[in-house]
Amino acid sequence: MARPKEFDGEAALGAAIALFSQHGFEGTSTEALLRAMKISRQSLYDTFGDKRQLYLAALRRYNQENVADFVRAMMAAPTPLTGVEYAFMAFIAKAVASDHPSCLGVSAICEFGRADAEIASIGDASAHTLAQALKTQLTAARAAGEMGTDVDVPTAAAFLGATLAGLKVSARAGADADTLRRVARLALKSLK
Amino acid sequence: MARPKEFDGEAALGAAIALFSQHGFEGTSTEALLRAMKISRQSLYDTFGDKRQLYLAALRRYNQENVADFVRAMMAAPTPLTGVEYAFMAFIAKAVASDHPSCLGVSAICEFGRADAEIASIGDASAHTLAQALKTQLTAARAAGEMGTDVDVPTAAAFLGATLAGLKVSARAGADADTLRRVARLALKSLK
DNA sequence: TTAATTCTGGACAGATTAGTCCGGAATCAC
DNA sequence: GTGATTCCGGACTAATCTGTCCAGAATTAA
Repeated sequence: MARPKEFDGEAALGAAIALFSQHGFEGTSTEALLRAMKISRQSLYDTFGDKRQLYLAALRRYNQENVADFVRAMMAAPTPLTGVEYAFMAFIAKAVASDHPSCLGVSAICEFGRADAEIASIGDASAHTLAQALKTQLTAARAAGEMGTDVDVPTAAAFLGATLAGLKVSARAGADADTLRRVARLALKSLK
Repeated sequence: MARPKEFDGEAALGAAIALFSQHGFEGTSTEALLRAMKISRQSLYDTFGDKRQLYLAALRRYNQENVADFVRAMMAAPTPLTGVEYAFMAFIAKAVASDHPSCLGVSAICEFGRADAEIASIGDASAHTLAQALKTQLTAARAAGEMGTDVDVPTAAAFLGATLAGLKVSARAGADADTLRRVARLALKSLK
């Protein structure tokens, strides 16, 4: 029949994620994308449609993986509340390992706010998934007696989401690992 | 001698701040700036240099005012720790009053990270000013017995800065005022 | 071999970008 | 009035942007 696709679409998308999260949508040119993704112009348009659709695909995959990583780390710990702490520490370790920490999800929120409905809904979806996982975990933490009964679970979930965003911004601004870890531990103190 | 400047440079800069914080540096065209600032092309280049210098001026003024507002609200309260709470509530009230909440400081961090030294140093300066004010306030809070003696002041200051950033991202993502207030109050709980 | 498909590289168009320049009107001090 | 300066609007350049298109080579199955 025909010649099959040669390049790895997922790897190319990963390169696009890296570029978009460093420079934003408007700050990333198609030319730069072609170089980073190591595909030709035609391949990009054939495979992903256009720059916007590529951005949407990148944002979707990044957000899904990001939330999945967090939840996976959270589940792996021995108790619910230590799971939350583990997840934060794993996130910080990953962020600091990168020489230029950045989050495409936060970048998209900052660049577009709620002005672009499609982009906003992608962010909403992953925020909702994360919030649900956190609420489940916090409910379990309360049942296990790890958490104060005076703490409202939905509020705590929203607080942890905001804390995560705050840590991402701090990391991108140049905060060192120790500071980030201390900040995260102090945040968790409010749940006890 | 000569005809004096007619337009209000500070007001024009305010319009530039609004536009840059909504769309970022790359997402804001000079054409859009001219319309919003209500000045002619020549006036913009004569007065501000170029687009980048205008952005730097906007970022400087925004960050200074932002920190000054926070510190002013913090000082106005009856006790140190309630001052921190007042400052957060005042910030939330202002953010929610805007139909499209945004922070140019956070936007600059997300768009440029530490890739642009001049932009990064502007962010560093205001972060340092805010941190110093917070440390002073928290030290006073500890002395007044409002805060637990086990809380490390520099860590708490970094935590409050990260919380502020997290609230800004949450507000831009569409969080309602009640959620933001509950999150802020929960954050402050960790200091007691 | 042939047909179908994907690849690369480059050319290309049309729009938009940042920044410069000019002409003429307006406003001030002298 | 005169000169100096600032205003505006628009023309303008040169570069860059996104997206389309084409030619030719490569790779697969029938």
